[in-house]
Amino acid sequence: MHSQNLINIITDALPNLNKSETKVANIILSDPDAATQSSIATLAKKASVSEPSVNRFCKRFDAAGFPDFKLKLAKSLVSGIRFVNRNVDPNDDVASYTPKIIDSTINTLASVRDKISYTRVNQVVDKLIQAKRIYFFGLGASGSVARDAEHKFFRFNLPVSSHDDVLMQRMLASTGGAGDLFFIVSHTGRTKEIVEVAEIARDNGSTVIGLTAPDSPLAAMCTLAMDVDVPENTDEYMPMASRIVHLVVLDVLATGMTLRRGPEFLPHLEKIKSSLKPTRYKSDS
Amino acid sequence: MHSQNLINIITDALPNLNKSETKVANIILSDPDAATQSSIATLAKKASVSEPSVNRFCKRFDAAGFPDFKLKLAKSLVSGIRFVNRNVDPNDDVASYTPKIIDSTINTLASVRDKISYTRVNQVVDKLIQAKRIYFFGLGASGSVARDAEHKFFRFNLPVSSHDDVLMQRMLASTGGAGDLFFIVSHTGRTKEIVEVAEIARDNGSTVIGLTAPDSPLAAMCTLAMDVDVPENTDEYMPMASRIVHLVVLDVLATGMTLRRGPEFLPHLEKIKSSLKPTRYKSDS
DNA sequence: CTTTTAAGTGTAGTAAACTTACGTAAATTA
DNA sequence: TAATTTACGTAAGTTTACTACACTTAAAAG
Repeated sequence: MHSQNLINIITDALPNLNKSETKVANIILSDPDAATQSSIATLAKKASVSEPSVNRFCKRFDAAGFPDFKLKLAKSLVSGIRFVNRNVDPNDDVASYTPKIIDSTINTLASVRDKISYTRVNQVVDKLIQAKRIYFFGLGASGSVARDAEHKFFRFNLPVSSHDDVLMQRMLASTGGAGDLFFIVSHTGRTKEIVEVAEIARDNGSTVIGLTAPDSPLAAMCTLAMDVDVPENTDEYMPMASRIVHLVVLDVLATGMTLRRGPEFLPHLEKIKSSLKPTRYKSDS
Repeated sequence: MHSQNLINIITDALPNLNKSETKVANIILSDPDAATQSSIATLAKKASVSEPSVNRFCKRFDAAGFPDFKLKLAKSLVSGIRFVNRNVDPNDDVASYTPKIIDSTINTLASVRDKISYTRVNQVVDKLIQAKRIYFFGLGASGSVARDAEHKFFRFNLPVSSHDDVLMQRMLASTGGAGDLFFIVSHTGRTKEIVEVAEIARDNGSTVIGLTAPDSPLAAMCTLAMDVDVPENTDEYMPMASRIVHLVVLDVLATGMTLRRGPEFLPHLEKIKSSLKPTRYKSDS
């Protein structure tokens, strides 16, 4: 459970407070920011109560003492601002929409971090480790996610490919079988073509993993659904947060694979890394 | 200007600190949350320095004193941003590496949010608006970023394409001219091929924008460099944070363009959106 | 290489801030 | 109205943070 905003807690408790506590509460609520910066003496004076009254007030609201209370108050002031009004407004200028976009991406990632199922991640890593061959499928914006995944997973010394062409996807899905893993990326999980491809692959005995929305037709069709819940409203007209989330989940899966492979795998990564050196200008640092 | 996250400020300042300040910084960074709850004495003891050293440390970071510093630190800890000091460890299990990866991405985004130049964003949006044609170029992992950008920017009713083939890139760069915009994505900005392509394009009178590292050869070659500073260590063996940052910056630029186009542009976006409807299974909600 | 200057760091003392213990006043209940 | 609880403040005690100064180390100048 998320701890509620301290200011709301105080406001709610207002009717149940006694005289001096009410005075303290009013002063704090009238200017919470000032409260975080004043000493217990100044605050007591402003509220026309004694210092211990302020102290008792703090303890009543589950703080160790006055300094601790100020800390908690300061924290609740920040979180309030951040989450207010994070949608882009037609009148926004650069200085407004830039942080808004980034903040909304950050918030989405934070929510995924708190909701993602570790056991599911583990199960998917298991399947990836067992696979003899991996196909990454996606359409539209998910096509480039699939392509990125190919770039990431080819490093594991496995036959890997990515495809964003429906016909190609159907053909590959129908020729696959045990040992083949079809990793299908789709934000909505409701694109007919891609659900059909998943069905074909599954019917032919391949492993099908879907990086998609929970409870979607695609998720239902998969051997294992790596489902992530991404709030909708951000992607009103263009896919934004969903791609990012998918990419980060793929980072997590790739990391899981790397760790499962163990240290004897690092030289291989080093080899790939150094193979790129001759293509680069030397760094001046 | 967005007020910067205190933890990032400290991390950035780390190399410029003197001995005892470094000690204090390390203790704070190793467990910022604990720091907000300890007294100046406990912190000084933990860092093996004197109390005044801690105090001086606080003042160096624009705090009135230790309590004020703690307040600011506490504020930086909220808003979903968790600080990760450690990289993924070979012994980590799912429950450890999953949040680590996501948190490190979040932190990178937060630092970009605080450092990105709004004027630069505006300038790049200007160029994008003026362009008659846009080419997105990238190699390797940046190839899929370029591809994603194509998907995003085609919505502006502009001739847009993405290319990850060096020869194709060279040819297009040499045939381009005024009105053409080459948008080149490269994390390092030191890949020889891509710098050469930028040079060719510029010499032919095209506009060249680089989404790349500041002070890199590519940035130097551009008409305008949309430079973003992404900490290196995260991308030791695989590109992780950099791609994400590039995608989000492209989101910002696309948003900038959308807003600049004004409300008469929304029907066009709506048209694209509804064109996808017949390809989807109906949502049961 | 020495001298001078500056920067860095710690000690000790002081002031402020916070907490506790206790006593009195107000309010509630019998 | 007396008894009892709750509310509140005073004053003392304790912790915490800051300042002034001294020493130590490093850098710059001679």
